[in-house]
Parts: sequence; C-alpha cells; structure tokens
Amino acid sequence: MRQTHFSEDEYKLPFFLENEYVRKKCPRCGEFFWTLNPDQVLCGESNIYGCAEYEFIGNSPVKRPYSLGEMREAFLSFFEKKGHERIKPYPVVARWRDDLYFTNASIIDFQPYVTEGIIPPPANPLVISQPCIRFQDLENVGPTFGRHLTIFEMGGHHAFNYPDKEVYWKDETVRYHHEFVTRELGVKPELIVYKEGVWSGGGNAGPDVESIICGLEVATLVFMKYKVIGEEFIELPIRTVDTGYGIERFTWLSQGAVSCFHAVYGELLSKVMEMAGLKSVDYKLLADFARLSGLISVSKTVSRAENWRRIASKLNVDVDGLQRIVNPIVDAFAIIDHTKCLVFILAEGVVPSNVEEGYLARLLIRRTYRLLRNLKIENLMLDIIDMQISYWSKDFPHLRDMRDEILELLQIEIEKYRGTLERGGEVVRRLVREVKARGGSEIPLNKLVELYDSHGLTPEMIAEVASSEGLQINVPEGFYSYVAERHVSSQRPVFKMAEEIEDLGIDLEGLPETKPLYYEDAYIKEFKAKVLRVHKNMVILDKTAFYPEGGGQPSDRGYLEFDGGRTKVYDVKRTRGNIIVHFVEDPVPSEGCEVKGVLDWERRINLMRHHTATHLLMGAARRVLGEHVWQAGAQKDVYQSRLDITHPKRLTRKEINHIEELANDAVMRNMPVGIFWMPREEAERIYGFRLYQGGVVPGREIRVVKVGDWDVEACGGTHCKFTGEVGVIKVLRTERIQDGVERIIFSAGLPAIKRIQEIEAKVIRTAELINAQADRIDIALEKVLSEWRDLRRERDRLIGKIAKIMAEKYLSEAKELGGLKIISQLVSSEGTSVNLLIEVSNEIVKSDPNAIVILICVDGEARAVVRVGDKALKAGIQASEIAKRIGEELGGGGSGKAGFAQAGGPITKNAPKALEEAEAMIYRVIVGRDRR
RNA sequence: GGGCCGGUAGUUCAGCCUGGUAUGAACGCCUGAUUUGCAAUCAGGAGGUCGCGGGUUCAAAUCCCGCCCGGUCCA
Repeated sequence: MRQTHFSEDEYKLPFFLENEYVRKKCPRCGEFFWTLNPDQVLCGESNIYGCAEYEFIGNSPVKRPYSLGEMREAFLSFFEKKGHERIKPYPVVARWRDDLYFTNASIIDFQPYVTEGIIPPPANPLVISQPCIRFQDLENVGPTFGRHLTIFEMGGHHAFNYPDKEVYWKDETVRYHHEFVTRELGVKPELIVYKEGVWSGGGNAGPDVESIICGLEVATLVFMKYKVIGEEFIELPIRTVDTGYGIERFTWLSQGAVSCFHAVYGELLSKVMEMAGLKSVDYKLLADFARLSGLISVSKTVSRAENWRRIASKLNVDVDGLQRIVNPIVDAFAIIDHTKCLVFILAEGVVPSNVEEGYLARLLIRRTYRLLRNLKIENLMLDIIDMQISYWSKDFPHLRDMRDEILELLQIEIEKYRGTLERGGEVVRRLVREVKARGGSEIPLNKLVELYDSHGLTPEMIAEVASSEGLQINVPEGFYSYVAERHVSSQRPVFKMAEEIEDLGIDLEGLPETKPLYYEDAYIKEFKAKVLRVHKNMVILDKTAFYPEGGGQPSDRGYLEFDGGRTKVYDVKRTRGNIIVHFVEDPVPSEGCEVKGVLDWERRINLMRHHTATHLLMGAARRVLGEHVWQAGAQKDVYQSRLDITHPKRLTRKEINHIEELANDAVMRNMPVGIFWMPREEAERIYGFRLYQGGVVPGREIRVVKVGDWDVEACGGTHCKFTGEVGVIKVLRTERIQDGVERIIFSAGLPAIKRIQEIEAKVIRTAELINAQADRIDIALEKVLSEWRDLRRERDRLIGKIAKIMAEKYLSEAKELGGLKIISQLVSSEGTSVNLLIEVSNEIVKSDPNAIVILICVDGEARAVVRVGDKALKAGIQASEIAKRIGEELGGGGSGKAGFAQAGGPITKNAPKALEEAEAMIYRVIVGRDRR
C-alpha cells in the first residue's frame, strides 16, 4: 500500500514549537493539524465530512479586498522581497512533457529536467504565478462555488536543494507562508490551521502542510523528497520546495464574496448573469448556500442528489425550490470558468479533435454549449469568449494576438456540434416513431447507449427530444458508469515515449560515447574509424558519420571497408549512453581494426532534403493556416515524406497550393540553415515553446535548427546547408488522419520531379485512352461520360422495345393448359442479358396475367428468369419453386418470390432439360388441381 | 490508438438482418392542368457507377475482407 502518512517528526517544525502551536487529530476526518487555539476540536477545513463551514463569506479575515491581479502581484512581490526571482508563466499546454496534456501545477514547469537535476532552474529560489488547467474536477466546477476551477493561477515559490547547495526547506517555507498571510494580508494568526498531509503526483512524493483559513484551504506547501517507483518511496538527491498558493482562493477569501466566481470575474459574471436573465438573485440564500458549499463534492461515492439533500436540510428549505434557484446560477459559474479555460487553451493553438488535448478542448466546448443552452443563451458563446479575451488580455497579452484564431476555432467547433445535435435529433425522432409504431413506451437502454456512443447524445438530450414527440424517458441512475464499463474492455493505448532507447543486448561496459561526425559536418560521405566492440552482427565504432534512426529520420546505409573487402551496413541505431550501433552483413570486422565507412550518399542526401523540406512546409503551413498549426508527427523517407499538422478543417486545394508555393519560395530564397546547441532554458527563452514541434526533446542542451527567418525547431536530424539544395517541394496529397489533424504527403528534390513525371505520364496515358489532348483531358472526359450516360439510357430504351417485340412473339407461341399460358423459351440471341429476360417476362405478364414465363439465356453460364402472372399465381404456381428446380438442373441455385424468381448455374448444356423439368412441374400443379 | 454508427436520386432517408426487378419513399427539380399572379392542388416526367477495390455465389446495395470519407465515444 502507498504510504498514507509520514511520522510526526516530519511536521514538528521549529516554527510550530516556537509559537506554541498544538498538534491535534480531527475526530471527524481523522487528519492531524496544528493550531494556536488549544480548545479547537475539529480541523477547521470545510470539506465533505463537514469539519467546518466557510466563515469568511461576508466576513473576510483579510485586511482589504484584493482583485485577482492585485493578489497575484501581492504574492509575487512579497516573495521577490524575500530573495526570489520572478519567473514568467509557462504555457498551459505542456508540450515539453509527454505524460501530461496541460500544465496543472507550477512545479510542472520544472519537471522533470530541473527536479531530476538535468538542467539548472532558471533561478533559485524563484516565484511564479502559473495558470493551470485541471479537468479532474470538471463536475465540481460551479456546484462548489469556486473551490474547484478548470483554470486557476497557482502561485508557487520554489527552492531546489542540491546535496551541495541548500536553499531552504520546511521550516522557512512555512514561515514565509505565515508572514505572507499575516503581515501582507493581515490575517490573524489564530485563524490559520496547518494540516498535515501526504502529497504524491507526477512520480514524486513527500510530506506537505496545508494551510486552512476560515474553512478554506488556500495553500499547499509540498516538500518533494521522494521518487515513487511502484509502491516504494526512494529518496531524491534534489529536494524541492513545491508550494501551491491558490491565487483565486486567496482573492475569494479577501473579498468574502458569495462565490469565488464573484471575486475573480466581477463585472464579467454580472454580464453573463444578465445575458441569462438572472437578475433577481437572492444573495442572502446564495451566501447561506456558499457557507455550506464545502460539503459538496461530486464523486463516485457521493451523488449530486445527495449533496442537494444535505444542503437543503441544513438550510431548512425544500430541495426542489433550492435547485430551481441555485441551478441556473451554478450553470453560470461553470460557464464563466469554462470560457476562460477555453480562451487559454485555444490561444495556444489546441485544435479541437477526437484525440488527446484536442478532445479535452472539444469536451469543454460541448459542455459549455450545453450549459449555455440550459440558460437559453447558446448563441452568445462567442460574445462571452470575446469578453473573456478582452478581460484577461490585460494580464496575458498573447490572448489578444490570438483573438481571431480563437474565435474561428470555436466557431468551427460549435458548427460541428450543432450539426451533430441536428443529426442526432433526427435519429432520435425516427427512433421514437419506430418505438411508438411498435407500441412500445420507452427507449431501451442499449439504444440509449448506442445514441450516446455513436451520436454523442446524452440521455438528457434524448429525453428532451423524445418528450416533445410525446414519449417519456427515464434516464437510468448509473448510465454513465454503465457506458464506462462497456468501454473498459477496449484496449488502453500503449504509452509511447518520444524517443525509445532500445536495449540491443550488447555489453556497453567501458565504451565511450560514439563521436557523431554527421553533426560536425552533415556532408561527410566517407570516414575512417576504429572498431571498439563487435557483438553478433552489431558493430560499435569510436566515431561515425552514419546517422542513427531518430526524430522521424530513418538511418543511413552504406558500407564498412576493411581488410580489402567491404560489408553492407543495413541499419544504424542509437543505444544507451549515446553509443551508436551499426548493423552489418557478413563479414563482420574484428574488434580493434580500422575501418573505412562509406555512406549511401544518394539515400542520405534525399533524406536531408526531405528533412529540411519538412521544416519549410511547417513554416509555410503556419503562415497560410495560422498559429494553431503544430506538428503532430512526421516521417521522412527517401522518395516521399509526410508531415502531420493540427488544423480544424480539411485543407482546400487553394490552401495546399498556397503552402506549396510559399515552401518553394523559401527554397528559392536559398536561406542558410543554422544549427547550434543551446542550453534548454536559453533556447526556450529566445524561441519559445514553438521549438518542440517534434515532441519532447530530452537533455540539458538541445540542438536548434534555424532555417533562415522561416522556422526554428529543436531537431536532431541532418539538414542541407542552404534551403536551395532542397531543389523543389511537391505536395502529393493530403489525408485526414484524425479529426483535427491533416497529413501532408510530399516529395522533395529529384524524387519530387520523378513524382511529377509519374503524374504527367498518367495524364498522358489517360488522354490517349480517350483520344484527347492532355491539356483538354477534363473536357474530353466530361463529354465521354455524358455520352456514356446517353448510351446507357438508349440501351435501356431499346431493351424495352425489344422486350415488347419478343413478348408479343413468345406470347403467340405459348402453350395453353387449363386456361393458363406457359411460355418456356431458350433465348439464344447474342447479347441477351438477364435484364432483357426480366423486361420480356414483365411485358408478357402485363399483357396476359394468365401467363407463366420461363426464360433461359446462356452467356458463359446459364441464367433463368421465372415470372408468374397474377391469375396463374392463384392457380398455385410458385415462381420460386420453379427457379429452384431449374437452378438444381443447371448446377447452381435459384430462388425469389412467388411471382418472380431467378436461377442460374454453370451447366449450360442442361438448359433445355431444365425447361422441360419446369414445364413438367407446372403441368403437375395444373393437372393435379384439375383432378381434384 | 481502440470501439461503435453511417455513406443508396439534387436533399433527407427506406431497403441490408434473411442475396434474386431500386415498379423505392418524401421533399426538391422539369412539363402540363387549374389560377389575374403567387401559393396550394392535380396529372405526367427527368434524375442512381447503391463510397471505392477485392472475395464468396449461378446471382451482391444486401454476406466476408481491405481501403476511403463523415460522425461519435473512450483512453
């Protein structure tokens, strides 16, 4: 089991002892806490156990009300005064990490490279106010009056303690916190409770101290000192002070407002409430509710309904009435939170899609849209977003720069959702009619699940539509968990690391890093090196110009020459310790000998051209489509490569052409491609997080590839010196690999010319086939197609005519029996088709309902049509029975309806016999009837 | 990445399970009738490579496999 508590010693800080704090155990929630009040019994945190209520509503313990901006500034400048360097916030989309989609704590900015000691922190100690995004508490945002938010600022003062350099640790951390709260904010010390806790997350853990003021937890002071491996805690060499001050919660506390949303959003919230027509708000009731809102937590154990009952009974009011009043306000809370969150996410270019962070963006957009629909103001979503952009741009100016793109991304996504809802509404209406037609009174559960799964319709929405069609629906209690259960069986995706380092089973003991000559000069085609180790067919050299597979660039190939012979290198890989392994055919060189490496230069130069071309296309795509364009993957190859980019819509022909033109213009401008190694933090500072197009790049120093003024990326690949060497870039086609991700498949250099020639050849060949000039192929083909359609129509018309003539002829040759006419013919003329037989037989029974028609034609194989007129049908003749018999005779099968059937088979010589058999059957039926 | 739903006339769909004529349905379109004109109504008509490619079968819109396109849920 995971550790649930550390020993008391971890928390017995000099600060507590000096100031005569007493340590107590809360009898209700069971947690230990430190307080200045010896008579205190409960821990004082307003939580689901009900250990306290919010005491600050309408009664702030802070010396004056702060706005969010003021609180942020108070926090940052306080710690600046205490020797911390102020650091700018990082992006909310955690692109430097592959285990997280969003930055959800300030420490995330420094994990894992700083906390693992790979790179130094940008400052030590430092202070930051980091916008964070959390989806875990989505259900709670609103109902808890602002204790939970999807987006909030986490104030963090961090200190990184190295074995040889101690900055500060627990005691100082708590003292800083105490001074900030009491001196800066003027909170009386006896109002503060320090609760003991265990923190664990992101693979790290440690003891923590939670600060609670008037019922509200406002800060968590974490002392990260363990790495969690499996169930075990292992001591870290670097101990990190990881503090999280809830800037929004402090703001709420300082204002004593009825909700955190009132405190943080002020006029913005009023505007949204006004839009929704929520004017006459009962603030007294709201404040009473707020005081108890700490009881609320939507979780698996406590249902939303249960929360309502608890609060209503405490307030001594009726549950339904309370819900009617509070629900719309809670919806408005969630809306104002979600729209801010969306602004921040979309500003960083997240494209809503069905995967990863894009899916979370979509989820949030749809949830917000539904909430707005509850208030009947879904049409105002863009207006609210626009207001949020203006409101937050004061503190986060990048939001303003992305205004148009944010609104466009949102607009597209809303349109999509409306389409989904519209289609869904139709599906539900049809289903309801179907159910009613069958006399049912409810939609079965499996249908509800299917509608949700396949059409994105929640049972609530289905109920809405169904009730307007006059059908009631009971949404089953555990619907979502039932759906979730159905999905548990679906396989979890394999988590992929950015660059997997393979263990090749070679003993690497004592080997130095392989010197990568391709980084010194990407144009080295031959080199001399010494063989350091050989294992099976794997060879390790002291240096190499062979590029190992990595960063979407395949490995080089070529030869190793030694002892007057040569052996083929067919693969090259990087393994642990930056050692490069060459996979060779026989013969294998022996350890210690000198070899000459010769690259397959044709292959390498093509890979280089494609790699540089990828960067050029990336720059072009961003310029044509917008700043939301990020690389979602890329694979280079010799003949063609692909680049996946995030974009909400299919690329149009026009956009593709524009990208192609810009990229080729960048080629022709013959810009230098600069490559240099830089400390990670410096590169991030200069070029921003745009660097991480290809995903996470590990290490302290990163390799920056800067293509003129066009594109800068962290990249480990080999590149041309000048863009002109790429020659030409040809976009071959685009694919939609996911919603929100477009794949551009292209060729560069000579292969591009080859591809163009191939396409040209196809055009010429096609032109020849239809006897047209190549440049008029489209017009000519249009003509051919329309002629083809005319001919088909003409053919059908003629078949009709022929059918009439044949029908007349066959009818005149019919055998009469018992008032019925039997027409049985072997139709042998050229080009007879089943269609003709059908037409003929239709004609015959139309003009004589007494007719029984059996027609067989032979064209490779025999095909038969049996048609029975209405009157003949009454005599008991079954076309399907006859067809079945004919089919048997022909070595195939046959079936159909009573009046019409078909048969066929490969034994064509039996056709006359089949006709005889059929006639005999008819005879038996008719005679049989006559006898009776 | 995985699951599910869908792709049939200009549009929305039925038919698919259980293979055998797309007499397909509605709306829209065209022509005519009626009407001062419009709408409405009536009569008639045009309009389909059944997403693409394989396979099974005497026979595939229908069954199987692969692909493309759209949608959706989950991680």
